[in-house]
Amino acid sequence: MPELPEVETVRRGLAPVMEGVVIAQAQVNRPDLRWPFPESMAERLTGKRVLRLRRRSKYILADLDSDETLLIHLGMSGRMTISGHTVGEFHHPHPVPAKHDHVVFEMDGGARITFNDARRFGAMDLMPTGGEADFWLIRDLGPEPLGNQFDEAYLVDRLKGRNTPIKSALLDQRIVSGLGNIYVCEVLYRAGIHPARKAGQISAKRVASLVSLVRDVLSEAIEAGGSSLKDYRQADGELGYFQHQFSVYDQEGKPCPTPLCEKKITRIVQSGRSSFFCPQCQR
DNA sequence: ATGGGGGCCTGCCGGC
DNA sequence: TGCCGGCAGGCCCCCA
Repeated sequence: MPELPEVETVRRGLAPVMEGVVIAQAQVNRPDLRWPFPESMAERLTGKRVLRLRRRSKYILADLDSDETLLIHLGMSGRMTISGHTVGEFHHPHPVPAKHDHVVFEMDGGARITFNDARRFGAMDLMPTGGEADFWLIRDLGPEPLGNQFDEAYLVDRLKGRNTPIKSALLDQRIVSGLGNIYVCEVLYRAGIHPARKAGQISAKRVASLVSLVRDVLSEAIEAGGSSLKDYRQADGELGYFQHQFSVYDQEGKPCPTPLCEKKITRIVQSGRSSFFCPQCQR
């Protein structure tokens, strides 16, 4: 269920135990997640050094010293857990293997990284390092919402004339990549825009305002994830899931947090997915 | 090209 | 206690 901030938090949590470290053994417990794993994936990972961990949209990219890059997508229920390492005074022991532990990396030095994904909407694949422009999983992704290419002129242009609801447009990873259901709801609340409003019908000024609101919402969530990483010495080593207070997401029936607003947060369904918003503040 | 809906999986929670 | 419907933070694919 991870959106960009959760994926970035996972990446930051994994980096200290993966970057510069050799994968002593990759254990692959089934042939596929959402798609079949690439041929001989375990062999292509075992013995390779992870040079760098990067992120593109909701993908974690691990550049290997074999000129291949491992792509990891967490889907809806994918989780990464680190064990066998020490943070400060706290040692994370290896847990007993769990149902849905599909891929396990034993790192040189004793750390273990476990990928668990009950619903199996996640994915792993290998591409040639540097192949972002061609690789099928990521070639059509729009700009990073925190990057320079995502600016007001760009978004105004992309939404111009679009008849789709703004909710759907912001979820469309080809327009901007990294937002999911939660943060789109939060952004639209801050922008005062009703999720069902047609994208092309919103004034350029209001569309432009979405750019900085997207940046704010994602940056704040990444920051919250960063502080959660600091204390996870008492947690179970699972990365990326942190308590977060949302203004509207999953707040159906609760009072709108806007001062002086008396309305309650409403839930509607758009293309099969819940949208939460304030019917007073969002038009 | 664009917009909408179905489907993929499993787990959990609330209601009866 | 058990069963059932509804729901879940993603995204590809197909259809009109």
